[in-house]
Amino acid sequence: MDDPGPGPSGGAPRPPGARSSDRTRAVILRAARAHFARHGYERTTIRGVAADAAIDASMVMRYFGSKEKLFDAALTIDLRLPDLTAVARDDLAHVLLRTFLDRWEGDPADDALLVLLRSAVTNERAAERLREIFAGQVAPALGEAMGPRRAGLVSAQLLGLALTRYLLRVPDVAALTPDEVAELYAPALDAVLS
Amino acid sequence: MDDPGPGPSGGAPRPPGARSSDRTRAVILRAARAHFARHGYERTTIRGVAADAAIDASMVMRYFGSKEKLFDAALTIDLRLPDLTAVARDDLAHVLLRTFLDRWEGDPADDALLVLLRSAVTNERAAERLREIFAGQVAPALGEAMGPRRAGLVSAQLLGLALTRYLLRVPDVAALTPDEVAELYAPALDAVLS
DNA sequence: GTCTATAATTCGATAGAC
DNA sequence: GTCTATCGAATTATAGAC
Repeated sequence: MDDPGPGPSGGAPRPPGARSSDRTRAVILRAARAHFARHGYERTTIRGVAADAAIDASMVMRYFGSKEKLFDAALTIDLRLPDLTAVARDDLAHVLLRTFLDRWEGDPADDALLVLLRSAVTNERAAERLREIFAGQVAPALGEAMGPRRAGLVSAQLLGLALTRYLLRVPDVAALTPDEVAELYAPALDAVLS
Repeated sequence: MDDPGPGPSGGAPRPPGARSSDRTRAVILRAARAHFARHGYERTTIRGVAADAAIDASMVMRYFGSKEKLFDAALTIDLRLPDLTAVARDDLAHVLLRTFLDRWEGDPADDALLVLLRSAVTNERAAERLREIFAGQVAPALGEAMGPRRAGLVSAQLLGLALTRYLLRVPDVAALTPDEVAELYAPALDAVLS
C-alpha cells in the first residue's frame, strides 16, 4: 500500500543475499494489527494477514513462529500516558479525557488499542495483557493519589466510552463530537475522583 | 445437570412416540447461552453445546437449523427495565445502578447479558442486536427526559462497568462489593444526568 | 426423536524446492 | 528470503439407519 522507501540506510542497492527482514516484519505486524483490530483473534487468519501484507502465508509463520506469537507481538502496547501527578486536581478529569480522545482518535492507522480491547473480551490471553497494562501503566499514573477503587472506576468509565463509541458504535455515543464528549463526560469522571 | 422433572403436565408417562421437544429445545438453548457467554460466538462449537446438553450434535441442528440461528435465539433478550419516568430526578442514578446490579448479579445462571455483550464486540450481528436493544429498551426508558446524548453516555458508563467487572474482571473493579459500586459510581451517573 | 457416518470446508503448521 | 505443495485436525452441515 504505502512505500516506506529505501529506508534510513540510504539508496544503495542491497548486497546479494541481503535481508529486508525488518521491513517485512513490520509490514506483517501492521497487517496483523489491522486484522486483529477488526475481527478479533479467532476470526483472524494467517492467510488473511499474509494477503494484506502481499506475502505468502508461510512467511508469517517463519517470522513470528505461530499465530499466538504474532498475537503477542500485536499486543505489545505503550499507552504513552503523561505524568498525571503534576496535574492540578481540578483539571485532572479534563486532562484525562483529552489524553484519551487524542490517543483513540489521533492516528486512524494505529490499531493497537482496538486490538487490545476487542480481543480481550473473548481471549483470556489478551484479557491478561489488558490487566497487566492497567496495573503497570494506568494504575501507577493515576492510582497514587486516589487509591485503587477510584482508579478502577475511572478505567471503567473510559473503557465504557471506548466500547460504545469505537467498538459497538452506538449511534448516540458515536455521533458526539470530541468536544461534546469532553464537555459532557468530564464531570462524570470528576465525580469518581472526588 | 439439573432435573426439570416430569413437567407441568403431570407424572404420567408419555404416550409412545411423544415428543419432549419443548424441553429439549430449552435445554439446548440453556447450554448454548452458557457457551456463547463464556467463549463468544466463534469459539463456541455445536459439538460443545450438544455435549453440555447431553445430546447429539445433529439434534442441535435439527432444532435450530444452523449455528447462526441458534445464536439469534440466544440473543433474544428482555432487559426487564422498570418504568423510570416515575422516578424522582434525584433518585434516578441510584435506582439505575441498583437495577443494573440486580440484573447482572441476580441469577448466576442467567447468561443472557453476558452473551450479548461478549459477542457484540467481535460479531457484527450481535452488535446490531445490542444497538437495537439500546434503541428499543434503554433509550425509551430513560431517554425521554434527558435526550439521546446523555442517555448514550449513561449507557457508556454502565457498559463500562459491566465490561471491567464481569468480562475483563479487572481486579480493582471486580473486588468492589455491590454497595461500594453503588456508593462510588452513583455520583458519576448523576453528573451525566445533570 | 435420536444417533452414526460422512461430505465439504477451512485453518494452522511443516517440508522442501528455488 | 520467498513460495509451492501438502498434511492433519477441527468444524458446520447433511443423508440416512433405527
